[in-house]
Amino acid sequence: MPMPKSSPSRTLVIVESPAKAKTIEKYLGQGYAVESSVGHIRDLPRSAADIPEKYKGQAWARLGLDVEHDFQPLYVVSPEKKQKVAQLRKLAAEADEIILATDDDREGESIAWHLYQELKPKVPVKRMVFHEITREAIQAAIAAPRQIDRNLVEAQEARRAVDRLYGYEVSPVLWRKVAPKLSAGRVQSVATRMLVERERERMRFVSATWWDVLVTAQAGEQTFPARLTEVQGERLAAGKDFDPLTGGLKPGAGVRLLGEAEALSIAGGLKGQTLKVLSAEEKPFTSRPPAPFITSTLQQEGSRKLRMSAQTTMRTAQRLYEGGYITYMRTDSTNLSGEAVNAARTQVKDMYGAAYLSPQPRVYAKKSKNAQEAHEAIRPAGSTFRTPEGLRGELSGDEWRLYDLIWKRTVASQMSDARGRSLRVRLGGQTADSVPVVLNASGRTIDFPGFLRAYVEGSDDPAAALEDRDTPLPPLKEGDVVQAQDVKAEDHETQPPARFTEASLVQALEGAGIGRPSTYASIIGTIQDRGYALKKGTALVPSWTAFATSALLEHHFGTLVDYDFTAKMEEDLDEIAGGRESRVPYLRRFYLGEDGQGMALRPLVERQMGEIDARGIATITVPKLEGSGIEVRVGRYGPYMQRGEDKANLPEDMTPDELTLEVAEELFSRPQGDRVLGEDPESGHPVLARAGRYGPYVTLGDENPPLRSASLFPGEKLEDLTLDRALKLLTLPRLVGTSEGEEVWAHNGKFGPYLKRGGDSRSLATHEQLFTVTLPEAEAIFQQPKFRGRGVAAAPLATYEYEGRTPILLKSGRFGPYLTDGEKNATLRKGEDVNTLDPQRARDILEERGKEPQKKPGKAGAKKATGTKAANNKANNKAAGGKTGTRKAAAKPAAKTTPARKTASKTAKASPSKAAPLTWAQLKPFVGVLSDAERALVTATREQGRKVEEVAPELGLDVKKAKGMALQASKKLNQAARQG
DNA sequence: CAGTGAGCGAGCTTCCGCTTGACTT
Repeated sequence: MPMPKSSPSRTLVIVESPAKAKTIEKYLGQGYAVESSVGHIRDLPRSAADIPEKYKGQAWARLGLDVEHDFQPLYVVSPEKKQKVAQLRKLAAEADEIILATDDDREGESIAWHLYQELKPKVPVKRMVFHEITREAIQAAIAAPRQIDRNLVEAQEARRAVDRLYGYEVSPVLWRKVAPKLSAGRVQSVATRMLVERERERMRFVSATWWDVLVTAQAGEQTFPARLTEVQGERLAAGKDFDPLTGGLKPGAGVRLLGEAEALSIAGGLKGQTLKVLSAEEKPFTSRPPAPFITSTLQQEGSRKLRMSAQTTMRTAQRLYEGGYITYMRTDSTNLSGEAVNAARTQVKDMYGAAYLSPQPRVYAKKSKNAQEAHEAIRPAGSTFRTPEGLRGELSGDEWRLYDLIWKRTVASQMSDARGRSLRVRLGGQTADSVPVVLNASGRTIDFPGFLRAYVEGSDDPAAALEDRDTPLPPLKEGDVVQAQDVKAEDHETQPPARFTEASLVQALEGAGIGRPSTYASIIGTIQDRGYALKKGTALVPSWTAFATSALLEHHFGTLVDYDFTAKMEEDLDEIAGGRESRVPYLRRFYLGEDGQGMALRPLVERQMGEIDARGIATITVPKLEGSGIEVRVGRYGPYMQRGEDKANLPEDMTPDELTLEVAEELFSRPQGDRVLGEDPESGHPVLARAGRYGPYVTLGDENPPLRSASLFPGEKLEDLTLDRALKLLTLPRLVGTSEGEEVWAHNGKFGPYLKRGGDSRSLATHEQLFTVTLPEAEAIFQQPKFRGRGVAAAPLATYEYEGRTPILLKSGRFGPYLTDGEKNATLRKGEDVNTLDPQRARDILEERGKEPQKKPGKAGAKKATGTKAANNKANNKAAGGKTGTRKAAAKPAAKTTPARKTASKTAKASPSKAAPLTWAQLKPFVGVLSDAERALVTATREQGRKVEEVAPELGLDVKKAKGMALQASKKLNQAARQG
């Protein structure tokens, strides 16, 4: 047993953030060591590389949850956290007691539990929580420890599981039906949908114009603006009276629409007229200061007032937090600690005087849905706030401006209400030719600014900001007269709903209880990274891909993109946290959907994989093109339009709402919407750069089909293609010469450059050789056997030699660099750099992964080895074991081995999809894996030999859809049959 | 969305939340 350390008892306290650890250590002093976990330390494996070898063969491993056994999560310490965990483990071993002091919310509880699991402490462990980092709060927390709340942890695990299952099950549907590498998730898919729905409104929007008259009225020395609102007793139409879908007046609006001529005539007739005050109403108002900052409001104001992106705001706030200038910046609580309230109130009194202090300390209620309130509001740190002025030299520009904002908002929150009066005046009169009119004027007077001295909240709407301004009216009363001094007719246009900005999207998400303070900024990053949105100025504009993705999710996974999906999930999680419901049944309902209950995600995904018509989903409804026969579709090379045979690409920078019928016609009228590079000097035909199904290419002539066409070489871009280069490409295929009585041509083909002589062909090593290869060179290449003439590319990049082992070669292949020893292959994964490989590492990689391919056929039927299976295994032994395997096989009686090996090597060599097709008799026993519709379709086509076109209507299916379904069903069947 | 000749090592993409550096340009 090790001797006890000479120091007295030692308690290890673990919190989440290093900056917090530093502060707390100061308050705790002797006997306490405070460390941080730096967030979560374990998680479900992110991808195959993170899955422990032991679980790799499991069907559920890709999800990281054993969905067949109570959704048992597979937790792994992420590589970047390994060091952290080792350090904590060491400190834990040296401590006499451990206190887990992570945040008091679902995630914090979970972090504490993971720490407990991972550190496996042998000393007493306590859990403590505090909501403010003040000496008193921490000492109180130390005095009242508790245990880890397993129910809360279960709720977190349920949340984690739902997010994983949603993300990892639905994303693959998008890869298959829309485009690879897309993603779906509980938060991002709703965020994207919000952008798309707003954009759809904009696309449907029809703008309208109306006129009114602005009068500058004079009352004594003062002038003020008044606007025409009634003519001949009828109210004039304004923005709200128009239907955004038609641009016409809403039915039953009962208003008068003023045209230009009439407005000008009234304006002319009003000049110099006398107007009488019909009524003058004055209403007092008070307004209260906004609540102290939480993450979302900080991001909003950072954007409105400082023009900072959500990310910049957070990065700057992080620096302020780490420097000890502000409290924690990721919070959803508007609560201020007692210390903060005192500090704010003292400062108000000192700087603005007692009159500006709110009589009672203000307490702000919980602001957002699903708030967890583990921290305070964002405020200046400490028990006395440092003034912005005092920090001028100490902080950088952005830091100072953000601190100033936080300071003002915090101080203002303890100041008195602003008081003032709003005034509304109605003026009556008539034009020179006796048309009776009424005008309105309104103004606001601030009598006592209160908190406005320190802080005015920003607005996203410039018009609203103007209205809010302090606009005084002269003191008018009923019966007074004023003069219409200056008169102007004005036209107005209705505006479509504004696009979301980062700030307003965060606000909308928060309003729906979606996302957390720590993720608001990254949500915006995610939807941009996936190509769902791009920024135009401050606006977030959804892409065509976003339209396709959102449509797919709305039509086929509607529940998942409901705005209240998260809200419902939160309710369930609360039940779990409260111990009234359990994680496993909840997840069962969500994922498996037993007894027809719940979301039933897995069956739904399986069904939709077969049923969703990819082409239909890629076709986007554009309201303004309806009835025109034009379809917009997202293709492999971006969005394009189609009308009959005609196609036209949509410019990359065109946003969906910019596509009107006129624009579409204009794009169609351009020759194929492609770029004309110039004219071929020899033939006089135009030369075009185009983007085709098989990539970028150039054509000679703009008709269809063109006179000639040629693909660009890899790496060449359409944008920087010149006429000279295009003409050179169009010289292909090139006649190299005549050899053995046949012409030798150099072609640029589907698989790259190659030479063709009669029926024979050879690949070329580089594209440039197409222009340079000479006849003797070509003849030499034809002398080489086929498929070995890949030139330099075929040589290994490196060779690693070993004693007692065949050398390992590093080769460059279609899928990038890979290792091979002639029997096993292993593609290098990302993170495995060619330059850092050494013989040791190369062997490790190959031995670890080279085995994998043999596992697949073996695992499905491991228990019952049928004849085919047994044969398979033998073949595998041979492939995997090299010499050993051969010896084993040879030991078997030859008569048995030979036929078995023949079949086996055939199956083993080809991948499942390439293997010889199975007969209907072989497939039929497996129709149970199909849905009803699929089964009906397959039976009709394969058993009765009928055509899909014929069967589809009977099943109530679209022909296109049915074809897709048939294909899918056949895949499923084959897969099921091969797996036994 | 153009249309030309074969045959090869697959393996991975993706979620949401909690936290900061360690990297390069």
